[in-house]
Amino acid sequence: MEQPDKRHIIFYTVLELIREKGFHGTPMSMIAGRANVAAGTIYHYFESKDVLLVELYQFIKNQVVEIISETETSSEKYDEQFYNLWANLYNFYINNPNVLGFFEQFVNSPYYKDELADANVCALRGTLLGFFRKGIESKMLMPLRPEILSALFHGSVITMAKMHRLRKVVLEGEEIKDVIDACWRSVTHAGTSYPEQSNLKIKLNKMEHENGKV
Amino acid sequence: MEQPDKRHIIFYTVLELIREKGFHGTPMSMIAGRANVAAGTIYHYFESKDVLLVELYQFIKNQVVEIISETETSSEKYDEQFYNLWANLYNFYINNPNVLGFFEQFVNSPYYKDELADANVCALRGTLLGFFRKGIESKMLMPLRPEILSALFHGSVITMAKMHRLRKVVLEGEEIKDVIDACWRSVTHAGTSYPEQSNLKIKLNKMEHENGKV
DNA sequence: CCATGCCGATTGAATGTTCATTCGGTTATT
DNA sequence: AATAACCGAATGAACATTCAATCGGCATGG
Repeated sequence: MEQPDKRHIIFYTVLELIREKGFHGTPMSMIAGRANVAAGTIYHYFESKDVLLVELYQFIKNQVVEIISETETSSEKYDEQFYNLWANLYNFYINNPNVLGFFEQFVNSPYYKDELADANVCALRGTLLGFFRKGIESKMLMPLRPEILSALFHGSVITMAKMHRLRKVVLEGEEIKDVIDACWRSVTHAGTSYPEQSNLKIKLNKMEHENGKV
Repeated sequence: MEQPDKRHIIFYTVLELIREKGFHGTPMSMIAGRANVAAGTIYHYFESKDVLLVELYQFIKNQVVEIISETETSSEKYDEQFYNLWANLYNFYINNPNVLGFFEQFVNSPYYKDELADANVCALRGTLLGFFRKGIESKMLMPLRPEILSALFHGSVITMAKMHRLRKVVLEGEEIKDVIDACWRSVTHAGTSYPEQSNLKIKLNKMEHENGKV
């Protein structure tokens, strides 16, 4: 109830257009057209284009934080949490293919500077770092700085998701497990065992959609 | 002699501005100003802004191709080539911090569509794939699709370089070796040994610079 | 059950600004 | 002197944003 649906329609439209046309190349008029809304209406919901983009960024980022903390607070064994986290994030990016492109452009824009100090970013980083710190302390993971392990982990998710989006590498069947194995090997001591397949709980994480229109 | 220096000055200026201001947010007038050149002069060298950006992209991409094929055709042992490749690419991105941001924005722009079929991209992909195929055939690497190994490899370079640029993780001393070890573990069978430190030949890969100006 | 007034949502033409590009003229190079 | 490099004010198109006008639902009172 809080925010009418139109806000979200605009969000999804922007996401879509930015993937198609890039960060420039999507004027407000085009957003309005695609969202079946008058130009003025957008300004009823968002102060300016800048604000729209920043709020869209936060909207998505919160969903990522959600996924991480949900998976991270489950009570599974550490290695299972690790696998689930990888797979859940991967699925999120796969199922929301517009998100990665938007993120990359946002991060490289002037908007992002203000965001760096943002509380939620810290929450995100904090949660993930905590997860890896725990792994290091329990001698499960390599004794490297948690920032490094965290980067390797998230980097491999992002990379595989990007490959998927560009249709360069689409993981099939067992391959997704193979890749997570590789990621697990990279952050653990040689010889550490892999978790039982059967315990993994992987979610789809698709954002609700449909333009309201056809 | 072929292309006067001014072309390169413009290239580096654009690279710099795009990191600062983002892909939009850098008008031609600003490029001209920063490069100490009149607006019209840019059009003496480049047909349009679009062409300028595409040519800049190709200019940088060729340097990356250069690094890869140079390292790859050296006669070291496979594992040493692997380490050198990682380190050389990492150093290139570290020493040219404007490049990654530009790449990410370019790839997510409409310009990129035309580039996908480009011969050099195929050369790049081909070379790297060949390198991993070789590793798989010699049983050195895991029997996964070379595309996957290649993605994991390049992904970890890019991720660490990005972390460096954002000052989130700056690898110090032994850490760079630790990270390459991790990457090596991820693509090899458990128990495969690491190369001798002493044989590694790592280059700096800094693009020549200086604005011509202060 | 209708009439009236209220208010947020919505519209899209109009406005002013920013920007890529042009071009007539100037300077440097041969 | 001829050609190439360079300049920067002028041009016109594209764009973000504004705003006066309309819509539509809903509450009140007759």
